[in-house]
Amino acid sequence: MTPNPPKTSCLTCRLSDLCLPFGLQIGEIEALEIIIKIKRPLQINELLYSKDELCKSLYAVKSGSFRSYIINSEGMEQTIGFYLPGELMGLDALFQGRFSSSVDALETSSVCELPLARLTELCLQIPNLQHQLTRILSKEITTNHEQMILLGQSSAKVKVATFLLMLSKRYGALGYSNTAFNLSMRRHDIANYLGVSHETISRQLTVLGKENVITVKQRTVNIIELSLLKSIVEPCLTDSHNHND
Amino acid sequence: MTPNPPKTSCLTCRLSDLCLPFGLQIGEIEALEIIIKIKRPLQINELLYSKDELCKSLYAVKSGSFRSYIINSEGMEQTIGFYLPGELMGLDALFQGRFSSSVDALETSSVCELPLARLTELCLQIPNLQHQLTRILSKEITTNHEQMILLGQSSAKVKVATFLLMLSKRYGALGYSNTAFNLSMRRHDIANYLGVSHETISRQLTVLGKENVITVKQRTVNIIELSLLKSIVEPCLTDSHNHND
DNA sequence: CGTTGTTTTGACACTAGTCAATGGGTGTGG
DNA sequence: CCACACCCATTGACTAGTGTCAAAACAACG
Repeated sequence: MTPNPPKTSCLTCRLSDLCLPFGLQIGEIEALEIIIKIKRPLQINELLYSKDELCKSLYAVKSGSFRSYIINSEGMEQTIGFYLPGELMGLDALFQGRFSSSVDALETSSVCELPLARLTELCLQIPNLQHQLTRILSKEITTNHEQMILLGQSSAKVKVATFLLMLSKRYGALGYSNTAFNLSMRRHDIANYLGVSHETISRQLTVLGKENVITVKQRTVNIIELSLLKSIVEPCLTDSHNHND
Repeated sequence: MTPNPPKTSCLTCRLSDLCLPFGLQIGEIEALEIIIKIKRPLQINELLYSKDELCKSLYAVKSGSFRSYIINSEGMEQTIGFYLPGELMGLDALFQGRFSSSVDALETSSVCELPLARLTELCLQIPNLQHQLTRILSKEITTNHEQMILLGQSSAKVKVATFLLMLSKRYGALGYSNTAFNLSMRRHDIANYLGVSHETISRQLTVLGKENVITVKQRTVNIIELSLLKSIVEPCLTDSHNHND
């Protein structure tokens, strides 16, 4: 159609500071972007990959958002995480060579596909790339630890507040508003992710609304007072220096 | 003292199939073990490293066991994980270069210290080593995901049963008994790790005892019927091969 | 043998899950 | 373009499972 078909370029991608190219030299990024395959956008609910499938590629979110989940022994979906632009999906497959969770699109979304064989090869040639991949893996572990503590030690209210703050932070880092955004996932998915029932998510969002911390209308969230949200999450660090952050 | 001071050798270490050397050629293992530093054993409660400390080395458990934890904003310890022989500690530090949790010894224990600078260097020369490190990182992510689901979706009883099964499996893989072992951690640590109160751990262990699934006397655990324990964890896969229930 | 830390047990309170009913949105097909 | 169906979200009523508090038993240690 267009005379210049959209070409993937990490150099011009505004996500590159968050994504795999972070810290690479220009020449190294050029080598990386050669191996990236273009995939057609995925529609809502469309599967990117499913658990136990052979992992031939990793995927970076280019636009939209994704959800990873597994089906438990009772046949219920268990949401493991959400992915926003710039984030790498499929890292859990590097262990066995097969995906250990499924991923689907929460909205119309696109990805950069990184064929694993070529990526591995490139990592051998570009130590910086290997290093960045290792850092991303390590970061995921740290993030998981935080999530584990949230799941185990926090009340429903703190879980919901933390979830909103996490989205706020991630959207902010992407250059979007950190106080107004749409939830691309259902209450059910959030509930699953936070280890509570979807009714509890509804109720806690209502509570936060009544306390004038946020406004919620369907999937639209507005954070009225970020510092209030933070004080819910960290009751002990409250108030003193929460003017801006 | 001894004419031949104890020399670290991955080649003769019975853990090497579980540890970093897994999958390496003999020559590669020899290169790896040269960089390993010997540390004196740690006593119970002794700190291996603490959160925010600069990470100069990774550590593999040689004997004994360790606990990783952080202190939350209320000043409470939050246990993140337990480490048994052959397992690698400090992987969460590869992201920022600083440890994101603290680790202490649960009993008299020893470690193999892997200086990070030399390890990184070696990874460049030995692709297999890099690959194995990546696999271990990825495995940790998968394990964390399972833990997240356990924390979020399971009852106290399932949590405790899963915890015992997990220990059983890990001890079994080490060549120890998978039905009789000592808990090196306090109830409090288990509780923290599973996101319940320590009283709940006590109660659930008592329940499992009364149901003749296990016997517990202080830190000593005996699993009477592994299949019973499994049927608690996976209620839907139950029955077919569980004769008594 | 007292001190201290750990574990167990009981009583009670409360958070959050379950069940059920209702309302709002979106999409499809007549 | 409306009616219907379906999915999603909200709200209420009730309750089971756990947390909290308190006390006592037990073990480890000096």
